[in-house]
Amino acid sequence: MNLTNIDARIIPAATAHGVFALDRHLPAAEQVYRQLRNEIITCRIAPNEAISENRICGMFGVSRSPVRVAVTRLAEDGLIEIFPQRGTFVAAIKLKQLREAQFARSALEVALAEEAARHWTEQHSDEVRINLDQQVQHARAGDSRSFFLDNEAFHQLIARAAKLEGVWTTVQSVKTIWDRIGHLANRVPAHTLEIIAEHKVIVQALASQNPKGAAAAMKTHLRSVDHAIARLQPLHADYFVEE
Amino acid sequence: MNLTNIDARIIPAATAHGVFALDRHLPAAEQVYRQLRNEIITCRIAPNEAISENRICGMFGVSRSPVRVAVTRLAEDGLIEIFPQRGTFVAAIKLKQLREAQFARSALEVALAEEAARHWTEQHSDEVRINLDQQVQHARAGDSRSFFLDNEAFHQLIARAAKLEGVWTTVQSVKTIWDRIGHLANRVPAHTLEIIAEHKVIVQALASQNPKGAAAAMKTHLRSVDHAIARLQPLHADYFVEE
DNA sequence: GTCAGTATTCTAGTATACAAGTTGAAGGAT
DNA sequence: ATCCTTCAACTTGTATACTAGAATACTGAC
Repeated sequence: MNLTNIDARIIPAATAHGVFALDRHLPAAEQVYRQLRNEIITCRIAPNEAISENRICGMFGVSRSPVRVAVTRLAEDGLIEIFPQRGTFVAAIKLKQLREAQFARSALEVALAEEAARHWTEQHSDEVRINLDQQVQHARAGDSRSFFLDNEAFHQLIARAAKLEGVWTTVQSVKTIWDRIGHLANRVPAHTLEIIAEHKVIVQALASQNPKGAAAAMKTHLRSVDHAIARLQPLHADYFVEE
Repeated sequence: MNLTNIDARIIPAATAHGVFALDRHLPAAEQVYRQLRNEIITCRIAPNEAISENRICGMFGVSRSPVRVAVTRLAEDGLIEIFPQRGTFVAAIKLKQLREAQFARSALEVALAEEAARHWTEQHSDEVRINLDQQVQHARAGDSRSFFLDNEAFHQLIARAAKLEGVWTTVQSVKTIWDRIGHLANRVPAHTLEIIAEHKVIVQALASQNPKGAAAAMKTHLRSVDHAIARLQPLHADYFVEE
């Protein structure tokens, strides 16, 4: 993207939730979708909060057409719920859905780790080493946003090593619901260091091309996130519902 | 993509794909989506075929607004591809995507079968027995549409037995790409009887509450679908692309 | 004060009009 | 004949207007 003369294309919009700027050369719907999704996942727009399409129009300075596209997509992601003629609301975090997402993610990523070990090369080791370094760096700096991205890159790298990168997009859609509480959990430094330690165990198994070992390490790693819920749920009880 | 002979593929809606009647009391967008999705999955609208929003408007007798919602959803399902200011086309079946979907589906359903065996009850056995009877009945009658639904119900029942019914929706979205060729494959009677036999092996393991056995049986079952591609691909070579 | 009925004002769904961009063929110049 | 320019006919993206239904607040009767 050309960053030289963006100024003319930027349209600012002051809002209750912040200031959003849109690049008029890119599809508005896509940008609105990404922004809203980010706001919801990071809980800056809280669960159960009402969303008005017209208000969003004002926030971004666009008409309802692109806003509706974005809102429809978010509804399909399960992040918001639309009640015709009544209103649209940010979905609460459903505990049953969390369990199901956890199950699905574990099944997919354990299988990916197993397959990745079969195709692991020295080049993958090099790549993952750089990634792990960044994880440590960002964790120590308390940069939870960057750590989140590092974490994503780590798991995606494993999918790529398995020559099944497309499966990662499936994992992403499944774990969307987890990201909402993940952003909160990553604020705890002890937790991030724990995660990094588990990542290193996985890498060790991958590097020694041990499929079963990698699968087991991944299973352990993903099981530990369960504890995150147990810790967070009482802190934000109003965000969660059973079903 | 070759855009030079698009004109040859543009066919008046009324003669090519019929005119669809809509229930005006239900949301138009949802109905358009379901109809179009069905047409694409059953290959009545062939891969690479051009889709014009305006033409669809004519087919259903609605404006572009609900059509756009439907088209956008189909694009997210990966069934169609939108090229801004150029056109919208039914996506070709990507072999790499098929492999990835197969991997993901297998990982999910094997894990589901394993979990289902742990929670299997006599009532589940009763339900699945009725379902298997219908499979045999519809297979013998050559009713591929009903057999497809039976098959879906069978796998969904296993997810429900695992107390993880929500995971089934993930499986569904992943296997959408498979359904497109599945509808063709189910026309072969020998193939359906083979599938039923494999289903029975799975049920046996589930009924004896044998998690590892159920997982293995499911794995075998889902692996056999690979053969379906090998058989179908040469018959519809123009529907497939590597990536 | 209480309650029924009504009106206003929200909402999402749909229809229509316009804007921006691409394609491919027609037509003239070389 | 070949190349270049131009233009008309599409395409999707966006903006606006209108419809129908639901919730709420208000008004009037009792």
